[in-house]
Amino acid sequence: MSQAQSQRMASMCDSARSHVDDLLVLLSKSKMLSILYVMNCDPDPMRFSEIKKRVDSSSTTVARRLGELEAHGLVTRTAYATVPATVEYALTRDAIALQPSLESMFEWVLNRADSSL
Amino acid sequence: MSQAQSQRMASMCDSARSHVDDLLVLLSKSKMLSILYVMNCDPDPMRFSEIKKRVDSSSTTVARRLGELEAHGLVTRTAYATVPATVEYALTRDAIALQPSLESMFEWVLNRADSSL
DNA sequence: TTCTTTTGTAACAATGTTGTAACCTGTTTC
DNA sequence: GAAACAGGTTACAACATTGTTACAAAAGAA
Repeated sequence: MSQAQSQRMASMCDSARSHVDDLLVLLSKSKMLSILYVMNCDPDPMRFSEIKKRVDSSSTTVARRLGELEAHGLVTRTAYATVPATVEYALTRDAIALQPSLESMFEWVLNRADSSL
Repeated sequence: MSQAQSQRMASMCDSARSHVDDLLVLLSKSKMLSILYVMNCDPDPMRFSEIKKRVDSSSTTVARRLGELEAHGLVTRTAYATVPATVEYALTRDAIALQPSLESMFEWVLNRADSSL
């Protein structure tokens, strides 16, 4: 049996799989975990430029990631008609439920990073 | 100040950052979380073909991911001189320390997947 | 009037990543 | 002798993703 065939068979098995995979693909995108982390660290809504500065990426990528998070209902976007523009992003309740996992994951990451210095 | 300049400034600030980023980049690679998850679910060492079947990806990608995990000390690879070949992968103690975070993260993922059906 | 600011978007070239097909090892079975 | 198995590797074309640059809008400051 070819690789292509076995893949088709495996993905037919359960339809819930694709939803899980969607989320894993989302979380695996570049800077995604970093964005969720910096937003988790500070409970207040965060401005675009602040997020961008903290995750250290291009506007394009940050905008793309925030758009994807919004599309998945993990952040809300609130624009204020100030000059210049002010836009705040906040985690939704759903995303906040992910906080403990992320926190302990980042703790693990930091521990590993420490011991490899 | 250009994007390139501000990026250089931000990355100069702390040298630990690059190690953290390395790990986040590793974890963000495709199928990486899935591999860690399936290996976490079953405490026994797991064969290459079993991992490949469970994460539903090509040999190439699975081999690449397992190689990267091994290079980072997160899995061990043990080859047995059977016919045909048998190779087992097991999580290291370090990777097992990540288990609780991953478990609750996957619980969150499954909950979200459920409610979006 | 022109500059500055924040928050993006669009186009695009460069770069990175993926799966596929072909191949390899080594031993046992047909 | 040829096929089959597990567990890969290699080359490569197709595809996906990234950052850069240019641009926009709106209003206050110089």
